[in-house]
Amino acid sequence: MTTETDAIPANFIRNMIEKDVADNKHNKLVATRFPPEPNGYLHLGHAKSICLNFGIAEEFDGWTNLRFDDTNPDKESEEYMSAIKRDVAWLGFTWKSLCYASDYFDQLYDFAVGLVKDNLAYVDSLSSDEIREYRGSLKEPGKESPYRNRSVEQNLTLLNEMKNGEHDEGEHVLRLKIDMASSNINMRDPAIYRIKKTHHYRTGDKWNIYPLYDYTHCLSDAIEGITHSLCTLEFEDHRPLYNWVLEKTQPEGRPEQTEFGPLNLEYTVLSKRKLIQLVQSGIVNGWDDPRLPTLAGLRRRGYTPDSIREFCRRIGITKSAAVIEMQVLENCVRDELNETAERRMAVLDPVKVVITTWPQDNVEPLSMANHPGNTDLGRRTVNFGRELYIERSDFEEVPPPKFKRLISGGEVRLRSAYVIRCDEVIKDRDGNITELHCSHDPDTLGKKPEGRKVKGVIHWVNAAEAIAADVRLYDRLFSRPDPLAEEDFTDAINPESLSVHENAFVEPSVADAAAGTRFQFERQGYFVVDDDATAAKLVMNRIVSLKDNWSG
RNA sequence: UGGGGCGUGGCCAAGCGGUUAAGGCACCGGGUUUUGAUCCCGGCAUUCGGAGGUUCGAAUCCUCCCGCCCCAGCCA
Repeated sequence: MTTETDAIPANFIRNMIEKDVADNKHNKLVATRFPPEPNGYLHLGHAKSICLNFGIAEEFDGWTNLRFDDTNPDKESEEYMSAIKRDVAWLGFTWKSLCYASDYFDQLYDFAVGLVKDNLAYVDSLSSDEIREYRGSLKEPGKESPYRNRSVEQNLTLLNEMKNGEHDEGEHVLRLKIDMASSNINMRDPAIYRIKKTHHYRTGDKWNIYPLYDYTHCLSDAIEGITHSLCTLEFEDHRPLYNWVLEKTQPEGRPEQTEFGPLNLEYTVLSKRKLIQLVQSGIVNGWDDPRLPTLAGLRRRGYTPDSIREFCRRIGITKSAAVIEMQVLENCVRDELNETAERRMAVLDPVKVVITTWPQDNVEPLSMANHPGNTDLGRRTVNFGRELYIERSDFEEVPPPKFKRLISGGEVRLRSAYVIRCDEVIKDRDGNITELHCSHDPDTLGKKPEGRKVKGVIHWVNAAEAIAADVRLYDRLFSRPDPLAEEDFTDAINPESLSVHENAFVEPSVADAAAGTRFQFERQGYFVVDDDATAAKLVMNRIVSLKDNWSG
């Protein structure tokens, strides 16, 4: 089924691939890869890349590999790797092969030996500080290392010794012999292997040298038969190097790199380094904190995979530095959940209402639709009784203009139930409202009241059967749209990003919903049963509020 | 006069020499509504960073200018 909203909007990469296929390039194959380093959890920025890579391959009947770019054992782990696999699968994509750059270490090494033999690579013994000095600056050319003209034999011997662990970290590095005067700094004899004696989570202690990104990535793409290597803009300057390595090592069938703009979202940060900082400093509660833009966090928050894919569809793919407003994301879940989430009533900040006209032990079962528009979602029964809870904010003694909820002496509709009138406000000695005494109009169930208009409708729960719940409300993690503009971005943390309503009540039908079940609490928003919920205590997260067009 | 990119309404974004310059988000009306939600209907760029030029015709081609982003890890 393809509707207008399912259609993938045009973008320059899709146009390019469409043309490639039409031109019979790569034999009409579209093979992509999503290549994260397992050094953190996936976030919305990765979702954009995942949707692009998997989506475009799917559209042209190609395939996509999930490849772990695991060439830096200092930062990588099994935990991150499994989290990444789970998140990609959760988003709804299926990879053709699960690949690891570390699986190519032997081949990569062989290619390196070949480059040395072709006099296109050499072992440099300058220190890292010296290499930086020799590299020159953005405006000045670099100069050649005194080790640049070692013989092939010497280089071969040294490289072999590096591999065998005969040298310490930092002593040598294998460099490509390109052009120290290049205006592109990436071409000034980039290092492709460094000595590192760290234990690798997959290859263990087998290697004493590890290949670097620029050398590894293009070759991994070529080894896997990738046709279109899509990455973010910051790698644009690396493309000449990507192509150089492939030209020197791959006779044919070379993949091509194309860059697109990374995702930026207001009021949050999308960089693994920053997210790691938030997690490790304890500013948030782990990688799946519902305030985080990580896929694990969004999942726990209650976002659906479809809503995230829809978000990626709506934001598009370009090369401009886009900063997306949060409402775009929020609107995606709302659109979906409005269709799919069953309605329930919940009172977050309760105040007791006593229906003085209702007999003490009278219980009346009321049938309510689970969805206002979709009868397939069925109905449920909620019992009406003498004592109820309503939202404290739904009553005002001194109502603001246009207030259409309950006021002293005024009437309001209890959703799917009766119209009530507030007759008396009971307060404690501090003046806090403790109870509202109301009378109901028995002739208003399922029908409009006679001879007058009641403008407001408010939600309620029956005190006799309400279930207590902790309801967690989330706000944006940062209080400014561009937290990175702050000297220290953590200074921009919103201190009120989480607020918990510990005395909330929900209607009984919510009680046995499994973790992950989503509801719309009428008039409030969409909520999900949190993983912390137990038989003894229900815990719910607000995914997103309802739109509120009331300017009062 | 280091190199590489980008500039279409508040935020995204289609557009690829001839269209009344798509669409979404946001916003502003108005209607329906037992959710101030949803839904519906209407509004929202005489103009595409600026100035010149080419052309019968320019957001689309050329020139210059302006603004913004990225790059000097033995990170990815």
